[in-house]
Amino acid sequence: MSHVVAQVALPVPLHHTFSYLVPVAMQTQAAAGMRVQVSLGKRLVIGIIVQIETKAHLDSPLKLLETVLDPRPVLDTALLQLALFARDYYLHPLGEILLHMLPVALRQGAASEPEPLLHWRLSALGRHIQESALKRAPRQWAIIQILREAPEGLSRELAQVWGIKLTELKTLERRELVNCVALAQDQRTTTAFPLLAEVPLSASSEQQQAIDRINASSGFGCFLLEGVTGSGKTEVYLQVIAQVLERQQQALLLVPEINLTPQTVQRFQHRFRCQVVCLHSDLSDRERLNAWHLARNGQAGIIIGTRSALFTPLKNPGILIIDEEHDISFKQQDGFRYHARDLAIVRARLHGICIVLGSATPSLESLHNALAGRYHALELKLRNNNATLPHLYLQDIRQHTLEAGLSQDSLKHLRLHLKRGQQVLVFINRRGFAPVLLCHDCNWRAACPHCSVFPTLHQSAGVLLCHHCGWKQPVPGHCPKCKGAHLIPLGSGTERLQGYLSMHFPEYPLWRLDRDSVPNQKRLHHTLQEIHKNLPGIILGTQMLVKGHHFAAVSLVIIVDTDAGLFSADFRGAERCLQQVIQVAGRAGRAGIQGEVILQTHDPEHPLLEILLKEGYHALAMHLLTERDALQLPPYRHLALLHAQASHPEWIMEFLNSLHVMLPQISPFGPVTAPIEKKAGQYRAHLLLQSISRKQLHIDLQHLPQLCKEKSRHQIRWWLDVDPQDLL
DNA sequence: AGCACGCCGACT
DNA sequence: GTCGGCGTGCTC
Repeated sequence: MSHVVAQVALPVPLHHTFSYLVPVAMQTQAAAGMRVQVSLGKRLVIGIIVQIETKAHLDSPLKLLETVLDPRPVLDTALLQLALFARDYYLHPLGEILLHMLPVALRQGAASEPEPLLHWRLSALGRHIQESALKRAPRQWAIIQILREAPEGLSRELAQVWGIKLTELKTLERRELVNCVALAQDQRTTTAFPLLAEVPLSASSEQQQAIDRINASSGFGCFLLEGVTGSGKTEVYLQVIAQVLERQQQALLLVPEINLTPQTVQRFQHRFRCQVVCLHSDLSDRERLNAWHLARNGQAGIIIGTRSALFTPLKNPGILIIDEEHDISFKQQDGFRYHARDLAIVRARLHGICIVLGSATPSLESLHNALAGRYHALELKLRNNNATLPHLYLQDIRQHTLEAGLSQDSLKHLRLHLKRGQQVLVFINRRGFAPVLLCHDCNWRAACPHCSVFPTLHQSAGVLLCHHCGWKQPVPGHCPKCKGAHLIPLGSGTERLQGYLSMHFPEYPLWRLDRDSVPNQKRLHHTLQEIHKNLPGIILGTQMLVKGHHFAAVSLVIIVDTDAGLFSADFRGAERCLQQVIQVAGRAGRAGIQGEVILQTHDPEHPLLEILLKEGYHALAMHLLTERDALQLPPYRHLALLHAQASHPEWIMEFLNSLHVMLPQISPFGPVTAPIEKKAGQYRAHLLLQSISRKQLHIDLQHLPQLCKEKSRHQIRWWLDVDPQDLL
């Protein structure tokens, strides 16, 4: 007598699976990758079968599976394998990973097969029946007349449009006046021939070389496509995807959240006669599920989405593309802290297909992998349409009077470009009016009561707002400490610059783009439409405008506070800052205008700025790599960060210290308080774990969740971040 | 994560 | 005498 046992992963933060007995009636159906409903404690939960095994003996009595929810697995072998990899790599509970991979509707138990399309059409009887026979049923007669106009029949949705209720159709069905036919969901791939809906742009020789090399690869391969802004990376993607679609395969394209604009999607839709499915953050659960069906059943040829779209099932995977691969939005910053780019590479390997990582400013990790020969390097050095790269100028602002953060020189150039009828982009990575409110008399500074940071002054809203926890307070009229009336805003953000610039250039429009002035997607599109009329004016904003947007009429970019990022506490600060400079600069001079970029800085002799200006990003990246090597930092060291937070700082230090002494191999430094020591009332600290060998790091990390569980007491919350994006 | 059990302070 | 606070422990 043997037992069939299912290993089920459940959405609980536990690092093991649960065993349930498979009832005989379900034994032919149940398989790995299917959702099941089981009882856990006192509640019913949905989990995923990870494995089915046959056991001769049971060590302990097991509960039975309640229901198998799927006729076929919702997670195919490759996605299951990917989840197992992610579990071991990120040390995150498997159940949470697996359920994270499914659209919300499926997590909550929605049907995993699209409902067959039900059509109601007239039967022979219904076609010929006379009004007189339905004298006492005028409603039925009315419906029959509607159906006579629709020989194809009516779907449920169409019937609704006509104001026909389902029960009314059922009544007619009982009277055999109409038939209900189930049309199978269209299983054809919707790729039509000829495939191309427009003539591709003619590829430059650089582009053609990249396209050819990618197309020539078979099986798994990873390409790093390093192309300066405006060099036509998207055209390379399009032409490579054409080949994939020709083979009846699908392409999955991941982009940073902010890049997923209708224009991006349209570019793909216009090129091919195939269904393009788009997964962005403000889809409803229903729409998400629909996209999931289209991808899984092979109807969608191209799937474009942000981070989580990585887990979209593909019937015939052909290629994965990660656009702007350096972008940090690919790393999930809470819960299951995966990096979509890194997992995409694993997924491509599992499918045996190729993956392209594209960027104008590749991450040091990817460049390192390319140098080591693990990735194939492809380069696009020339801009399209003979456009030249913008000139970058450093502007020494030492001893210059700044007004709202701008130097007189910047102002002069600004005026010049506006007079020429061009647009100017002013970039400042700080929203609000001023980052600090200071008492001129006694040096008191407004502080957030829950966090160890200064709240930002938002003058038009009349509040001090903490950007870390959302705390706000009306701006005080005088200093609460000395009662002095001289409260002065220190430094400047977008709001202050807006006031200043609109005062100086009242005759030109000023478009401000930051989280406070652009409350929603609709408003953003409206503002962008105004900008794209290409009339002279000033575009002012934060990193919101760095990515994805093309501003054809911009001829001058002013970066107000270049230094802020350069001297950030984090080891990736410089890399990020300089990537941002390149990305912002890339907005200028696209339409045959020579673009100019002014970098305001207090440190014009900064060696990194010098390299960037003289030799460009690639050379800079090479320099940063040697620095990282010398400082024993990624990608030459592998890092993980153990975070802890609690309402009492002693608790977390004691907790982290006890782990520090237990992990001599990978924990050289001991715990440190986080740079923002207190956030939303919780004290935060972390322990840096590192090793020169990825393998060694992971061997030691495997025990960590168990150890943490044993050592954590009180209200200590802890989590592990493998390959952290920042050490803050 | 839920959801129980369990042992101490202010209420009908 | 109970209602309910959230500290601790378990879930196949």
